[in-house]
Amino acid sequence: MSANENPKAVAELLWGLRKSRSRGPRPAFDVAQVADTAVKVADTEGLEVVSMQRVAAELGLTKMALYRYVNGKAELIAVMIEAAVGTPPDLSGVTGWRAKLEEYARQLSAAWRRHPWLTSITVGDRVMGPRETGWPESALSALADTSLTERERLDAVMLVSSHIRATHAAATPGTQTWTGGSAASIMRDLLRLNADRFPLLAAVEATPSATTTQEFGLRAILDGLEHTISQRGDDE
Amino acid sequence: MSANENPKAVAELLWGLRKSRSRGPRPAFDVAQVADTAVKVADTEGLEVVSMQRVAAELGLTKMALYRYVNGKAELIAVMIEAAVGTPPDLSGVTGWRAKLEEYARQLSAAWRRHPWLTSITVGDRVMGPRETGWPESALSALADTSLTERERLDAVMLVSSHIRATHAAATPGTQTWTGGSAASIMRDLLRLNADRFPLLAAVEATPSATTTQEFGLRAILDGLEHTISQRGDDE
DNA sequence: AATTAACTGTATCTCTAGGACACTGTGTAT
DNA sequence: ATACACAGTGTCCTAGAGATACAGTTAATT
Repeated sequence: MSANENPKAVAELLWGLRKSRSRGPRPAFDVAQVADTAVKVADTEGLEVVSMQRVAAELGLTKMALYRYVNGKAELIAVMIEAAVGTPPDLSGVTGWRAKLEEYARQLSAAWRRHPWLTSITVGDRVMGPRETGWPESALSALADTSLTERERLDAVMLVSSHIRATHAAATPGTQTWTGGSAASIMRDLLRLNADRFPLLAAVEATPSATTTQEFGLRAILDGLEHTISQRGDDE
Repeated sequence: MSANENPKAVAELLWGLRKSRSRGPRPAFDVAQVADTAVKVADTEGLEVVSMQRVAAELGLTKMALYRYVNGKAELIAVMIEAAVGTPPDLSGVTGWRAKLEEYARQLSAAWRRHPWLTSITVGDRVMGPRETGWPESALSALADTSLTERERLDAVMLVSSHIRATHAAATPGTQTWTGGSAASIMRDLLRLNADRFPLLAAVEATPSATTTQEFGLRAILDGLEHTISQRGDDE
């Protein structure tokens, strides 16, 4: 019975469709302040410590008072995401779809970097808020003048976004296999011990890391898109 | 104090380094059976219902008896993953790095499809088991004869794997934004209502979906890799 | 102004899930 | 034969999500 998952209610909250109060006393805070507080806790102490109790205490409220602002943990998480993603980038100043997408990737990467915990909760069947929705909209604008179909543009946007997200998750200690965390060094040891079974992986792990993973992948993706786009442009 | 996160202990369990019993009565099951049971529960009723209690009951044990097999929830999850990923593909029968990677992607995609819940737990600082480790090893073998550096090969493998994972998450109801779940239809409605703020997204959403997302992205990635590889091969 | 209805915040209780610990019974090595 | 190691049980504790009833507050209605 945990995590009140009502997407309709979440949507109403995120998109500002909640009916406004008329009669009673005015609340001490608003949802935005609640969200910011929760984000601050997640940033400084990690997402695990974000509980109704904890966020309420941070605001000087009891746990149940927090339920006046968000209907449950799921809604709290939703407004946290919406607060943390930040405003989507304006790419109108950049020329060329490739440069635009690169700038988009840079900005998206910065957002993930600011709030590493985002990677672990922006998963699952989910309603996005208006700010978050602005991100793919922005990325689509980068491809507006290309020969790709609408569907392909969205696919391309998801491709780039997923890559940034994935490389970010992989680079964040406490997020994905090898690289930062305590599990990473254990994995390295295991590979060294089992180099006979996993020769290729063991060899790579022995190599000094270059941290160009994100650039390499982005370049490959953009090269691939360019291939399709230019080909498409040719046979017109 | 929940979720006993001890990566060293998890590694020992996954890689078969647990000291074997000498004297007492023999256990009714082994870890593999526990893992399979938990996987079955996750497959049929979802990951949410996988609890120590539930898995124990499924085996005809009390909750605490289960702790004789796995030291905690974290270890249970770890062995579930190792059981669910299946055996890594053997690509030696396929010729050409591109065809090999395509086959790898197909197999990986099938694994994600078999156990949709995998996407939501294979996140975070994590120790992989030997079977799971076999997957990137297999993918690396596909690129062994190319002109890429070792590091680039790993980057390429992660790029492909992340893409398959991401498209899979997006296509699974109960996993990621738009497409399957109940949140998806709400998002569509919101976009229709706010078509003025998000014209590009609204336009795409109005378009009939093609479900070629995964192929499109994979092709772009492979095209991009091919570009780098052939370029590299040329100036030798 | 008085009244009333709506609303904020509190206190208390319940439920679920993970996990600690002590204990019973059993079987194998010495 | 016996002692030790280990499987499984029962009981207790903790944390977190959430329901509900209530007290206090304030703005709209009369």
